[in-house]
Formats: sequence, C-alpha cells, structure tokens
Amino acid sequence: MPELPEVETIRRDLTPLLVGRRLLRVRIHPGGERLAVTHAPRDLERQLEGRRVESLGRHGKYLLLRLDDGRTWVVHLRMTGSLHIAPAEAPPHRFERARIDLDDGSTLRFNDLRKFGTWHLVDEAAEAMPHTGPDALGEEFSPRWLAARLGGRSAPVKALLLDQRVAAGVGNIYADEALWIARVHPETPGGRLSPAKVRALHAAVLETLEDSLGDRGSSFSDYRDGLGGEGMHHVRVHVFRREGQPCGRCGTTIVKSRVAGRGTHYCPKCQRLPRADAGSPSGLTKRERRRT
DNA sequence: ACTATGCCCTGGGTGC
DNA sequence: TGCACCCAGGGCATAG
Repeated sequence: MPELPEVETIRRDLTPLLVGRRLLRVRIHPGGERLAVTHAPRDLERQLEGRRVESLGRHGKYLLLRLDDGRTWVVHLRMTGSLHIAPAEAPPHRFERARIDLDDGSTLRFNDLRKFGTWHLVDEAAEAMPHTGPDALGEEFSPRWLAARLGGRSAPVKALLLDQRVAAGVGNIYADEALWIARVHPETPGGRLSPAKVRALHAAVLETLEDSLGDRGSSFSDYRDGLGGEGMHHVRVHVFRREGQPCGRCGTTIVKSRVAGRGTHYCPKCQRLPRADAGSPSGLTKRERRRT
C-alpha cells in the first residue's frame, strides 16, 4: 500500500525519466476503465496523447504530473497500484491496467491488482483531491496544526491520523509506526493527548515517514518503486504486521486489533490508554468544556 | 460538526 | 483436492 514515502520514492525515480518526455500512445486496458475518473477512458487516452511531462509533484499520496498544456494528470495508486518505467519489449504484468508509450522508446506501466487506483486530468490539482489537508512532510503540518486537529475530538487518534485532512500521506503502516514511536495507544481519544504527547506524535510522524523514505518505502505486498523494484523499510518496522513478535523496546508481545475499521498493531505495555478520568490540559471534549 | 459504517475489488490464505 | 469463505484497505458516500 503506497503511502507518502512510497509515492515520493516513485516521484523521485520517475522524474529524470519522465520530465521532457512526450506521451505518444496511451492505452487503458479492458477491465481497467474505472481508473479514469474525470473522462471516459477513450477520451482520457486522447487527451493525454501528445502531451509532454514538465514536472512531477506529490501531495500526500497523490502523484501530480504537470503537462505542457497547463493541466495536471493526478494519479492515485490506492492499495495495489504501481507506476513504473519498463522497456517496450517487457511483457505486461499480470495486472497491468494501462500502458503509455514514451517518445524515447521506453514505456510507463500502470499495474493494479484491485483496480482501486484513479487518474484525474484537471486544470488544478486540488480539484482531484478535495478532501485533502496539508502534506505530512510540508511546512503547514506543524505541531500547532496537529494540536488544533486533535483538540476536542473524541475519535481514536489513529482514525484522526488516517484522516487525510489532518496529515495527507499518512496511511495504515505509518499511523501504527508513529503511534508506537510516540508511545500513544491507537484508541486514545484525540482530545485526550497532552500537549507534550501531541508534540511527540508530530515528531514521530515525521520520523517514521523520513526513515521509510530513506529505505525507499515498504514493500509489504504490491508496492514497487518507479523502476519496478521493492522498498526496504518493511523489514525495519516496529509494529506493523508484527503481531505475536516482541516489542523492540520492552519485549512485550505486539498485539493486533481493529481501530477505525483498520488492522492496528501496537505494544500493549509501551502504548497505554490514559485513564478515562485523567484530564489533560486540553483533555476535555468540546462538550465537556461547554459544560464547565 | 462529528463519528461510524459500508462500499469498491480480487488474489491469497484458511478451514472443512 | 476442491470449495466456500474471509481478509487486506484509501477514499468517499451515507446514515445517525
């Protein structure tokens, strides 16, 4: 499942290979039509053909390919999508959904087992990601911002971390990892975190994303980089999919539960739920604060 | 305004 | 060996 470090790795891999290239021929294969969101598949193919790629950007988990007509081709890989360069003669992957022939003889392949990936072609990238907040590695995602988004909230902090309006780019792997680093129980209500814990969590989000980026991402299953290779970070995670194994800090067995509808991994000793009556400076819910 | 739930999709794993 | 069933989850819509 590509999250921020994985998409950023793809962006960095593809930039030198795609910038300046012209998209000669675009083919969305039968069965892959659903990836075309803003246009009908044949129309999207025609609109992309002939365009030159000017730069590659990223916001959260969205890859932004800026084209020479001023529009942006916005690609989201969801869980099983991959986008990488391959020689023209390379046989299609079993789950190839689209293929783009480039003007240097190479090709760009879009593989996606579960067909959840999306392509938007828009004038402004923001149109394709209307429910998205600041990028988790951007300036705007500050301790102050995180505190404001968590304050007064009763939802589990893990659910709030997964909310792309809070921190765009954080997904299930790095939410679990950040909570372990900050020693926060995933079910802690957002508003129950002390200011110190919010700062620790903010730092932990940056730490886990940057660590993974240094390892070119995590390949738990389908993730591949811009050259079709695997990341290396999945062997270095602290808790994600490590249930039954010892916590690297205290040796306690990592457990798996379900929070916000997602598989959630944590150390039951390092990550304790605060007592229900333990008020923190901002620990009251908005409702409670009104009553006070 | 906020929270919880279900949907999309399909290969891989499990249990009988 | 075969088959039915369940699980994985990002973003969105919907309900409460």
